[in-house]
Amino acid sequence: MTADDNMRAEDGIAMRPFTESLPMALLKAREAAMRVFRPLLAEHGLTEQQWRVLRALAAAGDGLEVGVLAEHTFLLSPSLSRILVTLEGRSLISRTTPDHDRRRSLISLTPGGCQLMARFAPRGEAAYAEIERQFGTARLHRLLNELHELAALDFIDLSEEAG
Amino acid sequence: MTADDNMRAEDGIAMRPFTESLPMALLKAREAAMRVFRPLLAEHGLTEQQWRVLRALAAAGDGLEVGVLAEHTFLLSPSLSRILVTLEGRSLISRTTPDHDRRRSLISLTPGGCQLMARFAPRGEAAYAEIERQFGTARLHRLLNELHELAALDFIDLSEEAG
DNA sequence: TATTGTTATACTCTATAACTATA
DNA sequence: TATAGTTATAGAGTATAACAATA
Repeated sequence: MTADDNMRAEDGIAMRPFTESLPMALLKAREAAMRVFRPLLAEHGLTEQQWRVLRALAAAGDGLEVGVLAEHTFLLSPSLSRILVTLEGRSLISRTTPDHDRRRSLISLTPGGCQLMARFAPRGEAAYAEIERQFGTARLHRLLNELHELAALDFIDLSEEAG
Repeated sequence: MTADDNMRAEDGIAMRPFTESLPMALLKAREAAMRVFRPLLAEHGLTEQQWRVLRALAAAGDGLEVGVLAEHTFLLSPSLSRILVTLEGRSLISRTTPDHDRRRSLISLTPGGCQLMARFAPRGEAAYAEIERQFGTARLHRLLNELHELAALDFIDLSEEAG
């Protein structure tokens, strides 16, 4: 008889409660925050990922290279490539190829893309105002700061081959 | 000439910087945390969503109804249904139908599922230990608490039809 | 009739590899 | 040869609606 023959979940596994799991807490908080923004995205027929691309471009002001855009939005290049095709088809973004390196591609918002973002901005800010009203402005800023610092940590590799 | 004819992102859109966006900060922090766990999932050939299901079941101890499981894991029922088929095929979960209401279905970890979770647990805890070492134990607990409170807020509906 | 869960369908994203074109 | 980005392909999740079984 091996060790696990009669294992039952009720016997307890040495693991913290589900709700105290950091990834779950982050996901849950994100779902709560996104519930405020998702209806706005739906109105514009944009997915979360498409929105992240437009949002990154709006924040950058100047155009961004595809690789940089991928890093900023946490999208893989193949996903980003197709999203760019979609957004270009909707005339929300445009591409230019710098002369000094014709492999690269600079992505920018078109006037239409800017207009969409500008039209979104007031209600996006209203959503933030509501979050700040309920959660507290200073408290939200402290939370954002903690999240940035957590994200900046460089965790060791715990995978099999790494021991 | 309409207002947006010459809109350019460089002119600035009244919107907070991308990195100060709450959903992005939460996503970024989650990506950082998941970088620790993802290699462990890959070893077991599990997706994040499949893992959330197993994790919720392990934490629950007792079996969970499909609807409750969907809420706990932030999965829609059609997604969860297919995931359950997959996990059942791998003999990691099993179903029982309570006699008092034969529409319902109780999902539990099988011994094999328990074994997988138990085998994962030590390194999962090691990953947490590393996060706590770098970020601080008390600080992490404060962060988790803030995330729970943020998630518990009930934000107003800012969509078009709601005004 | 309402509820629990599954199935159907179309779309999107993920992930890895192979590829094109520049450098 | 190496790099930037795209295309190919397979798989998985998302989202809405329709459905079957049961209450």
